Amino acid sequence: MGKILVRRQRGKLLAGRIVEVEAYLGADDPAAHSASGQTPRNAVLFGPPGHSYVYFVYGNHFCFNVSCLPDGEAGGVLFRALEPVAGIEGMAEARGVLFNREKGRVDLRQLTSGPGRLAQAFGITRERDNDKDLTRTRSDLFIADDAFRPKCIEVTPRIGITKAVAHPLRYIIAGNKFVSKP
DNA sequence: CAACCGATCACCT
DNA sequence: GGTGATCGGTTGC
Repeated sequence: MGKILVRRQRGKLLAGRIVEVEAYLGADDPAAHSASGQTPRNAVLFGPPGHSYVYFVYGNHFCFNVSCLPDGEAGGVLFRALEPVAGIEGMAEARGVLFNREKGRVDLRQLTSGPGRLAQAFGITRERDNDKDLTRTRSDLFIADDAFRPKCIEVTPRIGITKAVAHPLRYIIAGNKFVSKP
Protein backbone atom coordinates (compact mmCIF):
# COMPACT_ATOMS: atom_id res chain seq x y z
CA MET A 1 0.00 0.00 0.00
CA GLY A 2 1.29 3.45 -0.98
CA LYS A 3 3.89 2.05 -3.39
CA ILE A 4 3.80 2.82 -7.11
CA LEU A 5 2.91 0.56 -10.01
CA VAL A 6 4.99 1.52 -13.03
CA ARG A 7 4.49 0.65 -16.69
CA ARG A 8 7.04 1.46 -19.38
CA GLN A 9 5.73 1.38 -22.92
CA ARG A 10 6.56 3.05 -26.22
CA GLY A 11 9.12 5.26 -24.46
CA LYS A 12 6.55 6.60 -22.03
CA LEU A 13 5.91 6.03 -18.36
CA LEU A 14 2.63 5.25 -16.60
CA ALA A 15 2.57 5.34 -12.82
CA GLY A 16 -0.10 4.98 -10.15
CA ARG A 17 -0.03 4.84 -6.38
CA ILE A 18 -1.56 1.72 -4.83
CA VAL A 19 -4.50 2.95 -2.71
CA GLU A 20 -6.79 -0.11 -2.51
CA VAL A 21 -6.01 -3.84 -2.44
CA GLU A 22 -7.57 -7.13 -1.37
CA ALA A 23 -5.79 -10.14 0.12
CA TYR A 24 -6.58 -13.65 -1.11
CA LEU A 25 -5.28 -16.53 0.95
CA GLY A 26 -4.57 -20.14 0.00
CA ALA A 27 -6.48 -23.37 0.61
CA ASP A 28 -8.31 -21.90 3.60
CA ASP A 29 -9.90 -19.08 1.60
CA PRO A 30 -12.89 -20.23 -0.49
CA ALA A 31 -12.98 -16.89 -2.34
CA ALA A 32 -9.40 -17.32 -3.64
CA HIS A 33 -8.58 -18.77 -7.06
CA SER A 34 -6.07 -21.02 -5.34
CA ALA A 35 -8.76 -22.58 -3.11
CA SER A 36 -9.33 -25.65 -5.28
CA GLY A 37 -5.68 -26.44 -5.96
CA GLN A 38 -3.10 -25.53 -8.57
CA THR A 39 -4.10 -25.31 -12.26
CA PRO A 40 -2.32 -23.79 -15.26
CA ARG A 41 -4.46 -20.68 -14.78
CA ASN A 42 -3.57 -19.95 -11.14
CA ALA A 43 -0.05 -21.44 -11.05
CA VAL A 44 1.62 -18.09 -10.33
CA LEU A 45 -0.15 -17.87 -6.96
CA PHE A 46 1.69 -21.03 -5.88
CA GLY A 47 5.10 -19.80 -7.04
CA PRO A 48 7.57 -17.35 -5.51
CA PRO A 49 6.29 -14.01 -4.17
CA GLY A 50 6.38 -10.76 -6.11
CA HIS A 51 5.14 -12.11 -9.44
CA SER A 52 2.16 -10.81 -11.41
CA TYR A 53 -0.96 -12.96 -11.61
CA VAL A 54 -3.32 -11.72 -14.34
CA TYR A 55 -6.69 -13.31 -15.09
CA PHE A 56 -9.74 -12.56 -17.18
CA VAL A 57 -13.18 -12.10 -15.55
CA TYR A 58 -16.75 -11.55 -16.67
CA GLY A 59 -15.79 -11.92 -20.30
CA ASN A 60 -14.61 -8.30 -20.28
CA HIS A 61 -11.87 -7.42 -17.84
CA PHE A 62 -8.41 -8.32 -16.67
CA CYS A 63 -7.55 -8.27 -12.99
CA PHE A 64 -4.01 -7.70 -11.75
CA ASN A 65 -2.56 -9.39 -8.67
CA VAL A 66 0.83 -9.93 -7.09
CA SER A 67 1.75 -13.33 -5.64
CA CYS A 68 2.61 -13.37 -1.94
CA LEU A 69 3.89 -15.89 0.59
CA PRO A 70 6.90 -18.19 0.03
CA ASP A 71 7.32 -20.46 -3.01
CA GLY A 72 4.93 -23.42 -2.68
CA GLU A 73 2.43 -21.55 -0.53
CA ALA A 74 -0.53 -19.97 -2.37
CA GLY A 75 -1.50 -16.37 -1.74
CA GLY A 76 -1.97 -13.11 -3.57
CA VAL A 77 -3.07 -9.50 -3.44
CA LEU A 78 -5.55 -8.01 -5.94
CA PHE A 79 -4.96 -4.39 -6.96
CA ARG A 80 -8.36 -2.66 -6.85
CA ALA A 81 -7.48 1.01 -7.30
CA LEU A 82 -4.57 3.32 -8.10
CA GLU A 83 -4.15 7.07 -7.80
CA PRO A 84 -2.78 8.33 -11.13
CA VAL A 85 0.72 9.80 -10.67
CA ALA A 86 2.20 10.03 -14.17
CA GLY A 87 1.14 9.29 -17.74
CA ILE A 88 -2.45 10.50 -17.34
CA GLU A 89 -2.72 11.05 -21.09
CA GLY A 90 -1.63 7.49 -21.86
CA MET A 91 -4.07 6.07 -19.33
CA ALA A 92 -6.93 8.15 -20.73
CA GLU A 93 -6.11 6.94 -24.22
CA ALA A 94 -6.04 3.30 -23.10
CA ARG A 95 -9.36 3.81 -21.34
CA GLY A 96 -10.99 5.49 -24.32
CA VAL A 97 -10.66 9.08 -22.97
CA LEU A 98 -13.40 9.35 -20.39
CA PHE A 99 -14.65 12.88 -19.89
CA ASN A 100 -16.50 14.34 -16.96
CA ARG A 101 -19.70 15.55 -18.67
CA GLU A 102 -20.18 18.60 -16.45
CA LYS A 103 -16.57 19.81 -16.38
CA GLY A 104 -15.71 18.80 -19.93
CA ARG A 105 -12.33 17.26 -19.07
CA VAL A 106 -10.86 13.87 -18.26
CA ASP A 107 -12.27 12.44 -15.04
CA LEU A 108 -9.23 11.06 -13.19
CA ARG A 109 -11.39 8.81 -11.07
CA GLN A 110 -12.54 6.96 -14.18
CA LEU A 111 -8.99 5.99 -15.12
CA THR A 112 -7.82 3.60 -12.41
CA SER A 113 -10.53 3.31 -9.72
CA GLY A 114 -11.52 -0.35 -9.99
CA PRO A 115 -9.57 -3.52 -10.84
CA GLY A 116 -10.74 -3.79 -14.47
CA ARG A 117 -10.17 -0.09 -15.07
CA LEU A 118 -6.62 0.03 -13.76
CA ALA A 119 -5.70 -3.04 -15.80
CA GLN A 120 -7.05 -1.40 -18.95
CA ALA A 121 -5.39 1.95 -18.16
CA PHE A 122 -2.02 0.18 -17.83
CA GLY A 123 -2.56 -2.07 -20.85
CA ILE A 124 -2.31 -5.15 -18.67
CA THR A 125 -3.32 -8.48 -20.26
CA ARG A 126 -2.75 -12.07 -19.23
CA GLU A 127 -0.91 -12.89 -22.43
CA ARG A 128 1.46 -9.98 -22.06
CA ASP A 129 1.90 -9.63 -18.31
CA ASN A 130 1.16 -12.81 -16.38
CA ASP A 131 4.07 -14.10 -14.30
CA LYS A 132 6.42 -11.13 -14.40
CA ASP A 133 8.82 -10.44 -11.52
CA LEU A 134 7.48 -7.12 -10.22
CA THR A 135 10.63 -6.43 -8.20
CA ARG A 136 12.71 -5.99 -11.39
CA THR A 137 12.85 -2.25 -11.94
CA ARG A 138 14.33 -2.77 -15.43
CA SER A 139 11.10 -4.54 -16.46
CA ASP A 140 8.23 -2.91 -18.38
CA LEU A 141 5.98 -3.56 -15.35
CA PHE A 142 7.15 -3.29 -11.75
CA ILE A 143 6.45 -1.90 -8.28
CA ALA A 144 8.46 1.09 -7.09
CA ASP A 145 8.83 2.77 -3.69
CA ASP A 146 9.04 6.56 -3.40
CA ALA A 147 9.13 6.51 0.41
CA PHE A 148 5.51 7.65 0.69
CA ARG A 149 3.86 6.04 3.70
CA PRO A 150 0.08 6.12 4.19
CA LYS A 151 -0.95 7.70 7.48
CA CYS A 152 -3.96 5.51 8.08
CA ILE A 153 -5.20 2.30 6.45
CA GLU A 154 -8.80 1.13 6.77
CA VAL A 155 -9.92 -2.48 6.50
CA THR A 156 -13.29 -3.69 5.14
CA PRO A 157 -14.82 -6.89 3.70
CA ARG A 158 -13.90 -7.77 0.10
CA ILE A 159 -15.99 -6.70 -2.90
CA GLY A 160 -17.78 -8.78 -5.52
CA ILE A 161 -17.30 -12.21 -3.97
CA THR A 162 -19.88 -14.73 -2.76
CA LYS A 163 -17.76 -16.96 -0.48
CA ALA A 164 -15.98 -16.01 2.75
CA VAL A 165 -17.83 -12.70 2.47
CA ALA A 166 -17.19 -11.52 6.01
CA HIS A 167 -13.38 -11.63 6.21
CA PRO A 168 -11.87 -8.14 6.61
CA LEU A 169 -9.28 -8.44 3.82
CA ARG A 170 -9.81 -5.27 1.78
CA TYR A 171 -7.37 -2.46 2.56
CA ILE A 172 -7.77 1.17 1.57
CA ILE A 173 -5.80 4.34 2.25
CA ALA A 174 -8.19 6.27 4.49
CA GLY A 175 -9.77 9.26 2.81
CA ASN A 176 -8.16 8.68 -0.60
CA LYS A 177 -10.43 9.88 -3.43
CA PHE A 178 -9.39 7.13 -5.82
CA VAL A 179 -10.60 4.06 -3.91
CA SER A 180 -13.37 2.25 -5.82
CA LYS A 181 -15.83 2.76 -3.00
CA PRO A 182 -15.48 4.00 0.60
C1' DC B 1 -17.80 -31.59 -25.18
C1' DA B 2 -21.43 -28.89 -22.91
C1' DA B 3 -22.76 -26.23 -19.05
C1' DC B 4 -21.86 -23.18 -15.48
C1' DC B 5 -20.13 -19.17 -13.21
C1' DG B 6 -17.73 -15.29 -12.00
C1' DA B 7 -12.01 -11.12 -7.37
C1' DT B 8 -16.56 -6.15 -13.22
C1' DC B 9 -17.97 -2.10 -15.71
C1' DA B 10 -20.83 1.18 -18.18
C1' DC B 11 -24.98 3.08 -18.81
C1' DC B 12 -29.53 4.05 -17.56
C1' DT B 13 -32.95 5.86 -14.21
C1' DG C 1 -29.57 1.92 -7.36
C1' DG C 2 -30.44 -1.58 -10.96
C1' DT C 3 -29.06 -4.47 -14.93
C1' DG C 4 -27.17 -6.37 -19.35
C1' DA C 5 -22.84 -7.57 -21.85
C1' DT C 6 -19.67 -11.15 -22.50
C1' DC C 7 -16.22 -15.43 -22.70
C1' DG C 8 -12.26 -18.31 -20.55
C1' DG C 9 -11.38 -21.79 -17.07
C1' DT C 10 -13.13 -25.46 -14.71
C1' DT C 11 -15.97 -29.29 -13.88
C1' DG C 12 -18.86 -33.05 -14.79
C1' DC C 13 -20.95 -36.19 -17.92
